[in-house]
Amino acid sequence: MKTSTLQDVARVANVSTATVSRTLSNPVVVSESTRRRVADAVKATGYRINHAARNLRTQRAHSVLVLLPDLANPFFSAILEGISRVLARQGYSMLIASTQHVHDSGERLIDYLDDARADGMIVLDGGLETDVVEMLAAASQAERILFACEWVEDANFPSVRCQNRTGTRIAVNHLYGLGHTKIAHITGPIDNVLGQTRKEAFVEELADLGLELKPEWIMTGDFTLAAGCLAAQEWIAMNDRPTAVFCASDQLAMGFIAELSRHDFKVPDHVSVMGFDDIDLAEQFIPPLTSIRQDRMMIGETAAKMLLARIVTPNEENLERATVLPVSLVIRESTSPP
Amino acid sequence: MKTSTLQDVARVANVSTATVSRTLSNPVVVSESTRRRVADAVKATGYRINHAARNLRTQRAHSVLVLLPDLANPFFSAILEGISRVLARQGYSMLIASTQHVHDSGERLIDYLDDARADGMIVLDGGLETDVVEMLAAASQAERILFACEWVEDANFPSVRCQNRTGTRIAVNHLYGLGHTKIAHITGPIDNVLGQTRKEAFVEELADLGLELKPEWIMTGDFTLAAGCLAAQEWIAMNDRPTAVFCASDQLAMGFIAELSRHDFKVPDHVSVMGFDDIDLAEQFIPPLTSIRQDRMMIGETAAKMLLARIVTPNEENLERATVLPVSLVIRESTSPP
DNA sequence: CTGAAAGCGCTTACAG
DNA sequence: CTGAAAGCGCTTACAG
Repeated sequence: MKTSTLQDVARVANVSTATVSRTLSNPVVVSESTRRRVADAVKATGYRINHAARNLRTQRAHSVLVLLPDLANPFFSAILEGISRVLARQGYSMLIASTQHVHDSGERLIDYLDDARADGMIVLDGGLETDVVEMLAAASQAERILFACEWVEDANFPSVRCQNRTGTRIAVNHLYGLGHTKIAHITGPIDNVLGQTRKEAFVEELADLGLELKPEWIMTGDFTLAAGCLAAQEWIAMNDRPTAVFCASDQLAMGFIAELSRHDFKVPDHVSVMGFDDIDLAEQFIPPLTSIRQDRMMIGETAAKMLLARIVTPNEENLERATVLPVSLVIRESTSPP
Repeated sequence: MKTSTLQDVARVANVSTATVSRTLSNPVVVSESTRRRVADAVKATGYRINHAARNLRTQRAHSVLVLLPDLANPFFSAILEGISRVLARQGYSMLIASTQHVHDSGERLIDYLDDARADGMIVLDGGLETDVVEMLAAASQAERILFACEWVEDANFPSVRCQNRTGTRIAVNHLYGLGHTKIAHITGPIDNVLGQTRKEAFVEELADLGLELKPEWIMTGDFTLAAGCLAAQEWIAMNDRPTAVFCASDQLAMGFIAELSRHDFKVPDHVSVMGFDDIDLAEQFIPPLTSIRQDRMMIGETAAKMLLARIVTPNEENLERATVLPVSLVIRESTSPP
């Protein structure tokens, strides 16, 4: 059973293909009776529009590419969910690829756009190599590239992110408010904008509060569980141990706590620990993790909406370039007075 | 700067569009010198093939839809990574949607295929409603629908899965081998094939070993952390507590352990606990979780390869219908002798 | 080995 | 309000 085409519908309804097309995409310009006849014919034939044909004709792919650094990172799932909802509502499909992947295979990112495979892309990886970023920025399609969560410092792409500085300051103040004065930080990757931003904000806030900050209290990590474990070993080896640790990600905090526990240190009894992101698991961790919550679903939805606006009405000058979404403090059991 | 077309390349190379097309897709049939001229022209014009046009002409979308029950479940990430790799290597894109989504929006799954939006789909959700399954099975495109991880009992779709029964038996024997004779099970969702299969295998294996199984030792769960917490409360309330618990998923095991810990029960001192799946976090959990490892990346790769084989050579009778991938026991610290 | 020509299934000025 | 016709950018028998 072959799928039927506009032609088939037109034949059955006894109208032209133009009329069928109009009835489907812009019914108000068609007379009531014709509309009804076409509707019947569509039902009778089981007609489904052919996306490839429409895409070719309209010069639009009706899909958006989402680029992740790593598909296996659970941090992104809620963001994808948010993106997916908004896109689906507008009849757009969501394509997924990993930046790692694209890099390995030598494929150029911009090809997705030049290719007519996607109308725009949402990049969740601020760590693209410089030459890749330059190529994207120079492309005629650059307006259709949007960064979410992470971003690229020197480029002018539209972006969505959370309050990284504010979140960090809230975290430090939570620990300070509990009575901690020796506060350490496990950073994200040093070459990552989020890692950098949160670290800078951390250093500034400690200075603002007039707190001491020994160099060894800044431990370099990379957002992973493994890095948290290593940092725990550093902490254990310190002569003057901080009583609280602010981690640049929840995974880092979990790794840190896990390793401490193996060495019989208790959280928060021996040290208060908090994370950033408030991923799903934070609540179920032992102990449940105090964290800075980002609304990841909303980040995804906002990113998708901003991008679609640019696709639908290109060259509009009054489109938003950057949106910063609020974070909030979620207090659980991994932090306590010293 | 408009992207150039085959026409442009043909003009520059002084050949017909047919020749350019052939040079690109099947170079061996073109003479050496022509090939060189075309290659130069492609470089000069910066030509990129237009996927929409090729898709329309070849009646193929060059993309595959992956359907998840829930984008936010970290269990799926490695599977997606595996699928994505294989697809990218063959020039296919990966579309993602959630079954929940599709259901809510009233969209029919089969539309993706009828639509020319995708050439096939990989379904990671065995819990589709009966009428949806029937619609899929009846479709002319049914051969291009493949289930992975989960499957539908009464339908004849090709599928990829892990050794669920064997894995369960290995788990029970690991606990039995440690000396446990009172072994409980927290099940997956009762209406889920994996939950059912693992539960049945559990019951059978206990019978084979001649072990007692009190009805209350089968606790109904649903793969989530929350269900694990609830089961922990059941366990705590029991008069005759099992000394070991086999959980149908790692998340279940983590929730179980987390709740026990809140009530000052230690794992494995008071009870041995093991999971199924060996998700990334199992290794970092406190205590590190003994589990049955599924190679999720390989499940994804295998699924993608099987599906592509069906897309490329339809109607082949000798294509594999089902593949069962091996599991293995990973012993960590959540299990010990009673 | 190469080219002329048809056609994939739509949409959209244009004319009436 | 409706239809005839062109055309989006490719691929592929067919003929030479």
